[in-house]
Amino acid sequence: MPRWELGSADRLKQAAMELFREKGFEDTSVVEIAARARVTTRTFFRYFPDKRDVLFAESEGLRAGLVARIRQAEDVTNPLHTIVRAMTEFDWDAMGGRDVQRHRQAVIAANPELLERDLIKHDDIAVEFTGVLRERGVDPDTARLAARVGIQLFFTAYESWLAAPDDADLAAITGDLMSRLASIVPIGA
Amino acid sequence: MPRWELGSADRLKQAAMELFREKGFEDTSVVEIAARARVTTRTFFRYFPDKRDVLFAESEGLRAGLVARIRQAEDVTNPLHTIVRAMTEFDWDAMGGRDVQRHRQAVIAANPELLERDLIKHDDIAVEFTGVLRERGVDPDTARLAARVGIQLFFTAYESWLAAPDDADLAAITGDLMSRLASIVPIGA
DNA sequence: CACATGATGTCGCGCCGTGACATCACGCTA
DNA sequence: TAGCGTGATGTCACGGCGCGACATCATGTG
Repeated sequence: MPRWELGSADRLKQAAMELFREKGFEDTSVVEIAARARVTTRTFFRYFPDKRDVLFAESEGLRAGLVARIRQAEDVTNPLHTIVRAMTEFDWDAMGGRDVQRHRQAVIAANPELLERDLIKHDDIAVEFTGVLRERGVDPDTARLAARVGIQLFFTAYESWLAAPDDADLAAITGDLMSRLASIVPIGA
Repeated sequence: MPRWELGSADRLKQAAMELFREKGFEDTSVVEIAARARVTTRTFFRYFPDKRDVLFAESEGLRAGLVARIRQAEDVTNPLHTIVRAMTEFDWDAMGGRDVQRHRQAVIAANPELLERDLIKHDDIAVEFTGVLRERGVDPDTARLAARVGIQLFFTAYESWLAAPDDADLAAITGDLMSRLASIVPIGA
């Protein structure tokens, strides 16, 4: 029998998610989260750098996975296409299931502090994408633009996908947005 | 003679900027900022909701100004063009001068906490743009995409503009990025 | 059986941000 | 001129966040 229960990090994540949904992010203290997970406050901060980050524990793996896809993509002659394709083909259903993602998204959207963290995580991904594209020979300015626009386009699609019924097709949504983008990018300019 | 010096907010802003540049954002406490501005800590929080926001005091005016431009734009048949054009024509030199903006940008870029705040301010602008475009009859999904992509494109250009010599032309840079975007948006898809 | 390991607890601290109340120069009005 | 309201600031107390330092103790390893 171990001296303590196993899986403190998982219990903390679950406790935090529950409390954030029950009483909101601001009205939940780290002390409460830790108590529900049956550990001390200090232990919380050993697993997560701050209160917000408990909702973003998987983001490093996500970023690494996406970057690997870009790095291994067959061709990057059209970097925007490469990025959106790589992100679309990612196995999002492995991120805890649709409803888990919906709940997480709802909590984030309801709290500016969490939204800030979400945005910078996306920005981190964009920065890494930019670097990989440049390594693969894409013009620096084009790489940065493609990374940023690609991320915006994809996560816009991702939101719609989460909001849609379970049988919605993510690829179809990204494809639709790509068409819309093509229709509003000034062709002649 | 007033009981206190006038312009506490301005003194706080300047003191904060000085200290952030001298010793960094994290190593500067609100107590120090307030002391240099010759007020108490409590007064700091009467002018700014939190420590980060002291660098974003002008952002509300910026957002309002940009939104007004979108609202008054002659035509929105190409929302992406409308947005980028409106932002490009904004009087950025009125925001305190190039060097002030460069210093501000440098401080923000050096601190993730400030970058988070910067990103959510951009996001706020995107949300408002989306609303205005929809009011003006743009399809909801297209409006959101155009707002987000337009903001990314413009601020990417803005960064380059700040990094460039003083005689650089912002419109030329945004135009260049628009061309690059046109070249990587899959035409046939 | 002794010891290193590693996760957790305990304690103290500085900083952030806020509510409540006090202070007091200024301007207005009788 | 005396009085009064206003508004910016100060003062105080407090809860929450996040971290450094050290103690505790089950496990497993020799």
